[in-house]
Amino acid sequence: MDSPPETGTARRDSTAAILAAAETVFARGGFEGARMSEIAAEAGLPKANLHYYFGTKERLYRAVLERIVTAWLDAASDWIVPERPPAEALAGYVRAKLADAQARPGASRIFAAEVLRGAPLLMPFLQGELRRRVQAMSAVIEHWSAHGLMDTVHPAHVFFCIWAMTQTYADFGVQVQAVLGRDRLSAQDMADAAATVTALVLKGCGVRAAM
Amino acid sequence: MDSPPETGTARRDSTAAILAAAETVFARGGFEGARMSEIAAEAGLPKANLHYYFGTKERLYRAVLERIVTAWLDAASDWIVPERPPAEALAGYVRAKLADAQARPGASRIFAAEVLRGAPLLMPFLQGELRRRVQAMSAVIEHWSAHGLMDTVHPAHVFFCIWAMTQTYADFGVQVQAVLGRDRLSAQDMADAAATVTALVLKGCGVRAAM
DNA sequence: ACCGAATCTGACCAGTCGGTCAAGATTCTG
DNA sequence: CAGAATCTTGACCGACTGGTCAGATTCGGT
Repeated sequence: MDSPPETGTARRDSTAAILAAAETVFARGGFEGARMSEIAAEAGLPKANLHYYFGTKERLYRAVLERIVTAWLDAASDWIVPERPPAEALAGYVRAKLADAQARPGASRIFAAEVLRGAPLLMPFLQGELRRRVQAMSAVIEHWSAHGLMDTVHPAHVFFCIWAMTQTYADFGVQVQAVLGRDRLSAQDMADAAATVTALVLKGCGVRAAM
Repeated sequence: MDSPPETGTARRDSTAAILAAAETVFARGGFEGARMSEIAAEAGLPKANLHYYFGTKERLYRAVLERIVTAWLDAASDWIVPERPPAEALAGYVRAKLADAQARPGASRIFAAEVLRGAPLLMPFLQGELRRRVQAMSAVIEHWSAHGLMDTVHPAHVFFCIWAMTQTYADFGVQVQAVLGRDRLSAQDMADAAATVTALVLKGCGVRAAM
């Protein structure tokens, strides 16, 4: 994944506008569902401009994905450190993930759609960086378990479950709305969601209440 | 959603073959990512044949969706009945959902992709039948809580979480594989997954162990 | 002010896709 | 077995999409 060479400010402005528009458009319909002309319209630029900066639709899509993944790695995962009591750490992690899902639902959906396709472009990331992060966080979980601060669990699966639950409120938001009979999720709904997910994780892992 | 009129056996054979092929092809790439020619090749029939039976791509897609949704409603949800002890009921429900996700990952992915798109075709189902089912199951949960058999929870959110966790093993299977460093999920992996999800749900909801 | 590089853009193109159609093959029915 | 109804199919088509390109415009340095 390579970004175009750095130069003038016009380049930065245009690429930023294009990337933002692309994220919006790719968020509904994924790669195949998006139209270059639609992205161009969303960005308020002629279509040829997108090709000037990104060459092909796939390169633009890769750039959007890279941006999402980078933003993701920068956040959240440093809640899981051995010094912190697990109740605080896990609750914080869940809250951070849930907040992220709310703040950038489009990003979450693009990621989800890509994994659904079989993650042809994300494989290196999943098998590399993400795997290493999970291994590191798993070691912390095992440390807590060994010190009797929580039950013995399958750490990786706990993370899969946390991701699944938190992302469901972004990716499947419409389903949640429809089933609850809302036209949009209220703050109370999201508070209930946070309470439920946190409870399942903390009590589910037998985390001792902080003293 | 209407199916073609019932007549000869050729019709039944062809439509069955087409529906099966369509489920396979729609499972990767969703509606937009699928090509009618690809479905035809998968079914071993000329493309014009698909149009003879289903008219348009969208009608074929609707037929596939309807089939998935129907199969879904027929299964699983009758675990959640007040007579059963919650430990057994919830564990059974989780196991059934997980087994379904394993048995027909394609169906799960198609549903997920559709909801990701904003569920334009599933809205009536989500707001109607599914909502009613969730309300009924929520009443059972509340009944159990009121009788001190489990904690007081937000029932609907518990179901969202269960769905999220169980479906993640179908929809995000490649992510799970990649992070675990497997080339496919072993029976042991799935057993660990089941144990983790079940533990989170049962302990997370404070379900009393059956006596 | 000047010039080369960078940026922008409308017009255009070739390939692909969903869908059509008319003619032939097969099956059903009286 | 005749003829109607159903089914099958290759060839074809218009619309749309990603991508190209040459010329116009703007920008940055001197």
